[in-house]
Amino acid sequence: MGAVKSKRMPRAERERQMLDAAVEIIGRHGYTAASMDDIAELAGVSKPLVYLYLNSKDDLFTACIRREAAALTRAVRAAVRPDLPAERQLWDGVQAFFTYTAEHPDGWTVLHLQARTHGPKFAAEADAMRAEMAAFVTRLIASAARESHPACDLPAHEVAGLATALIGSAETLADWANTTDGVTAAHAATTLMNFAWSGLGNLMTGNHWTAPDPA
Amino acid sequence: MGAVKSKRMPRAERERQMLDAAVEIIGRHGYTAASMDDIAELAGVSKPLVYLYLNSKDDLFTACIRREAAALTRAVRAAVRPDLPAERQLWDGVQAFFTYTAEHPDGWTVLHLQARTHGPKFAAEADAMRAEMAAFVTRLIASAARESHPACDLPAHEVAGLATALIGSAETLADWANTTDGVTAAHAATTLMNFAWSGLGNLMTGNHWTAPDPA
Amino acid sequence: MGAVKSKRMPRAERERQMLDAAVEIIGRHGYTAASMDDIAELAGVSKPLVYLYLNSKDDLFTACIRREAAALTRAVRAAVRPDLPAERQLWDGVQAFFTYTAEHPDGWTVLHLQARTHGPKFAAEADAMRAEMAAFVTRLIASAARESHPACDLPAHEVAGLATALIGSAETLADWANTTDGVTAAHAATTLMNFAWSGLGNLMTGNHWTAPDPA
Amino acid sequence: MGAVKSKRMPRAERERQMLDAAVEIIGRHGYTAASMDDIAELAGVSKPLVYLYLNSKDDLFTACIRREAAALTRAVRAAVRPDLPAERQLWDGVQAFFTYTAEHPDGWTVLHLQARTHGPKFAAEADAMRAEMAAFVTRLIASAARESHPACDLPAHEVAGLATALIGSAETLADWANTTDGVTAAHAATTLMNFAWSGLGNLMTGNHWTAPDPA
DNA sequence: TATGAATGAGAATTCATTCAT
DNA sequence: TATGAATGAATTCTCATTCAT
Repeated sequence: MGAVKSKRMPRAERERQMLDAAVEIIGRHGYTAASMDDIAELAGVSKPLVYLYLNSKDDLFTACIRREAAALTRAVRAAVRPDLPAERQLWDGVQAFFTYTAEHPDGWTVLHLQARTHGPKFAAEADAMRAEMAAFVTRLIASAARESHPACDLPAHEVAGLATALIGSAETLADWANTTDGVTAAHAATTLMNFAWSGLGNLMTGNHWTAPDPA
Repeated sequence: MGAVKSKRMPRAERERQMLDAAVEIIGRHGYTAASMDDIAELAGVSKPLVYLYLNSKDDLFTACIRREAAALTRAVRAAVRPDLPAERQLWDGVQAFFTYTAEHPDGWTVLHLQARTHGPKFAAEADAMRAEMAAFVTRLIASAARESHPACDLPAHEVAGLATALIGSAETLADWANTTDGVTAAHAATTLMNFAWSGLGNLMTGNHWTAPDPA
Repeated sequence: MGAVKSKRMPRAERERQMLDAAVEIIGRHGYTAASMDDIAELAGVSKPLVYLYLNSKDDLFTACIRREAAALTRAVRAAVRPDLPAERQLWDGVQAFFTYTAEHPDGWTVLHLQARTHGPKFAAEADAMRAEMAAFVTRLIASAARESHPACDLPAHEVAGLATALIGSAETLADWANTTDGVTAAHAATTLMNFAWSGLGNLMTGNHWTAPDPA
Repeated sequence: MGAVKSKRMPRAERERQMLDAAVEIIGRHGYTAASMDDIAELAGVSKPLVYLYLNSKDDLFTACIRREAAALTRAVRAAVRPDLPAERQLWDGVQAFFTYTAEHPDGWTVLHLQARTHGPKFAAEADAMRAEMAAFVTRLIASAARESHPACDLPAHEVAGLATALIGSAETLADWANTTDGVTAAHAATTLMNFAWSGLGNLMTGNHWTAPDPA
């Protein structure tokens, strides 16, 4: 997996190799267990060069998070056609999400776990992406509600909670698919839609769940 | 928050203080950023005593995970009365879950984030708890299905996926409640039931979600 | 091997147990690798008691060296009858020496190796014993010379060198016997006499070895 | 004695400096009393560099033992001309041995004492050298026997014992020469030949020592 | 652009030793 | 006599980071 050693290549490409190496090592061993030595070696360059380009371990990690977040976001966005119905948009986005996370397990680990466990600075980077995902889902829920039940209005803060819940399911199912034999991205995607969509449908019709009698 | 410094106490009590300190520091700063010095200081003892009682940083972390997992599990179990209907059991359990995680944010972080990001050994400890939660939810879904729609049968592996999705929602909502002003445990609990229960209800009636026409 | 745990015994006996344990552990693992914890545990007492009786690790080691040196010296002395001829005295002493070292390998290691490798303080303790052995051998050589070749006079410093050489052989042969299968104490004793005695005989007759022509 | 502090030198040279420092410190203070800090300081470098090059305290020690063993072996071998008579070969080798040990007392201590008192791993390293010395001496004894008394045959295991005894004398005399004022390498060498050679001569003529009447 | 040489700062861990009972 | 509780002081080792070329 280590890049073939070849001297003198353009900066952009070298940087990509370094980030590749960093994502792989951080994803597999964790941020703190990942040493700059290991990363430099896997990237096929000397450590000073890593510092020359990426500046510090923190910056390197930040760059990893940003790159992986951007790539995941891009993949999802590319799959969604805003002119289609909300349900369809969600389905397409969800499929793209699970496909991407299955194909980039180290990147997913970096985003989902590593970025969130090593201090607020990195967590904030990852949260930016989650916020974008949440905004996307929120928009869809709202628009689905408008489409199908113009009368109903779900209060904004409630929609935020639902979006959070849906994203939480998605994240956990992505881990589940990545670590459970026989569970594919398609599988995870269907499970998520099954789990989430009809519940959401009910809510949009004003059909809230009510707590059972506390007797 | 550090224990009042008072010398010479029985081992069991000292050990508890140490675990308290460790959970707090690890929860706030992360496992690797937490130094044994900091933990010992917060516990009000010298480092050698920590080693004498807990043996190593790894063992200390493991002990934290186990203790917190046991406490959370216990809280949920204590809230659930197995003779009540499934929906009610779920509701009670969910409430207990969010209440506990809100009251023990450091412990929750240790379980939910730290334990999963520092190697398989610790992840396995946390997974044991997740498996128990999943089993609980799985049982409830199955029993709810039996209660209300004896005719329907959801295949086991599908139920497993749904349980995973539900737990994922719960975990994420717990984080959300802990980090978002104005969101209470009760709030999170209601959101989760809203989100999950009616969807589950549909599935139990055999009413699966179907993918929109791919055209 | 550890002493049976029984409370409240006379000081002398307890001390013996502690020294037994210390010799065993130090002999097998080396002085620095031997921890006071291990020694106390093997002796079946608590660490503070070891300190109460033996004062410090240094003092404990010193006590071990002295005890083992005294025991070895005593064994050799007991085997020698000063009224017999020198050759016979040497032979009896050598046999006793190899028998004792074979039966007390840990004690022998403490004396021969450990005492000499952890600073001058301990080395001096062991040297006292070597000096005594050397004096014994020196006396024998001188008396043998007198017995058989009254005319000859070996200068004192030369005798000292020969005694050192003989003792060096003996020490090394003791290690060799202790670590080589099939080599007994009797074997080692015979080898030593074979090696040393006839050479000494020659010297006593004034028959010195002379360097070959350096051509 | 510490190297003049001059930065930036090739790795091989730095490594040599480190080994020099390590041999000196370990030889004088013992393996366990020698701290990596001390060694690094004497070598004129920072501790991390010692670890970078030599890997661990254990490996550093092993490297010391090997280097010193090789140097001593080389010195002896260089002094011996295999085409000369056995006695002459032994005499030359013995002289070289005592000369070398006198000129490198720390190295000799490392080999003779330290290597043998800190666990089997290091002892095995030193034993390799002793085995080589023993083989050399064994060969010489056998060849001397053949040269002068073709009729006699000393059994192999007996020769091994004699070689061990001779080497033991040599080692002890080396210590003696290093620690006794007025005793030179030449002195020690002559003493050893005096002590050993005529005894060996007797044995080769079949003239074994026999135990005195046990009466 | 690229690297071999080098380090400051701090981490976990251990150990001989003592106190209070 | 005997011990459970506790610690000061090291020690090995690692790592992010920089210098000189």
